[in-house]
Amino acid sequence: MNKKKHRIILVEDSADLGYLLSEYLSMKNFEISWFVNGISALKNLEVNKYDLAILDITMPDMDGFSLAEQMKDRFPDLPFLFLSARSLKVDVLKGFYLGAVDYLKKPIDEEELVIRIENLLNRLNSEKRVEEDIFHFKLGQYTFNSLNQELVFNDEIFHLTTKESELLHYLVLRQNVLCSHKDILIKLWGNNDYFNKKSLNVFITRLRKYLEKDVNISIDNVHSQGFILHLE
Amino acid sequence: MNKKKHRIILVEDSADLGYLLSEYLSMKNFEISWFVNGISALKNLEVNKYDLAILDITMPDMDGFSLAEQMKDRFPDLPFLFLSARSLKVDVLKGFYLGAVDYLKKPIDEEELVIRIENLLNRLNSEKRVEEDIFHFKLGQYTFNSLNQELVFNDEIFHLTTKESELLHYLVLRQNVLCSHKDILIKLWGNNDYFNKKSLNVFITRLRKYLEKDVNISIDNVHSQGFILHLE
DNA sequence: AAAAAAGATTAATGAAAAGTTAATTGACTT
DNA sequence: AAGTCAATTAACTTTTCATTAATCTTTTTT
Repeated sequence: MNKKKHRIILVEDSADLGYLLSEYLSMKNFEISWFVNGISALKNLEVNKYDLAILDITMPDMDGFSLAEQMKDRFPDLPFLFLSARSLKVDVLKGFYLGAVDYLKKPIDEEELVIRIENLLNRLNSEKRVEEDIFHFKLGQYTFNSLNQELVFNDEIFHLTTKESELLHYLVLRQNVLCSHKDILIKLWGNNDYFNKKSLNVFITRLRKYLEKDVNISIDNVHSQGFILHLE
Repeated sequence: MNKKKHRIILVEDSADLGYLLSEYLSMKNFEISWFVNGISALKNLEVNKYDLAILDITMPDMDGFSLAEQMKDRFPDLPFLFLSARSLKVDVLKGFYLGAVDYLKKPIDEEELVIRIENLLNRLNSEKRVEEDIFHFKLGQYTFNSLNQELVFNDEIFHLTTKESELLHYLVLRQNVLCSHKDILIKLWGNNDYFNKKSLNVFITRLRKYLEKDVNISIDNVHSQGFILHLE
């Protein structure tokens, strides 16, 4: 029983990023069509069906916002997300105002993009709504802003260090899934040796300390394997 | 040599506010015509020329947004700004999205309104285009006019240097969002090197000094990442 | 049940980053 | 040529934070 591939339309004018993303996403078992401008994308949407659109915001001729508007008119059921180098509040707001399901800041982390896409498609299928946008994660009674590196519990605000934030972000994206030492260390430290593993332990302890106020959150160790961020 | 008065059309259904504003603005040497609904305003626009329209958003019959749309169709050169008691982000966005040049929250501070109108008309006359349409900011108890490079606290006025103003402008547009050194330096200094980063630090110190009178404003550092202008 | 391995926790360290004030440079005016 | 003002550089202090170390606890293996 092989699952049907999800079909994604990517509109990105940069050849580098467009090529990179389409390669990576097809490797990750998505069926991906890449267009370099809004006109050709719209034309293609007339004849093909997609599950998700990924739109770059800054493009010549037609920018991602205008494209999204036209898409909304003609293909109201197609969810879309934006890619953008700009993090202006007005841009982000405008994005969500237009009905975007997500807004990712460049540079794009391909692995994170895949996780988000998968979450999104799951969520859209199951109608489950989670409070989540670019930087904001709902973490039990906490909210975690990965961009500002802030973890908030009620009116208490914890300013996380970069490593703390990166680690929490990594775990949150993969909540309730075992994350091996090895993968964490390679992704966040660049290599997987004895001393970095010791360092990781220290950071796990710190995160546990931050998160202890909500008993429904725990970071559990799987002996000689790695860690799981458990929710509920 | 007496300057020609600027003509303003005000559409405001509330008798109190309408009267107050038209009195105050004529006192300030504007020629002002006040209408209590969109229909009569549109009718009048057929026969009279104006430099600026001020539209209330919440009005019976025709709200400010619809009025603005019709005005845009028929008198595309007439700049308009909105007044609104509602400060919902979507409203503000919608306003700018429709092409508004400004968006003022009620209760209206008449003095601020005049400053904004004058700035607007100056700007429109001189064809000077700024990066963003938003150049006048309420910053806690301060107001910041990025065009004039003036930061005002009560009756105290700080004349900012160009760099100070640019930096504050950059941060204000991205308030409560982490701005990386790199992005700031590339945008404002043109390149990202050790010495410019030192320079940035000096400017951050200066801005903090200016802003210290309002405890709800802070420019916070995120170690080895950048700065966040926090409000509230 | 003892030994070994893995993990947890707290504290110490030291290099890099940030903060601050003052001095210097450079462009422009008078 | 002296003066002014803004931006940059310098000199110095303070803070931050990833790492390392030291010690204790839990789990696994023998």
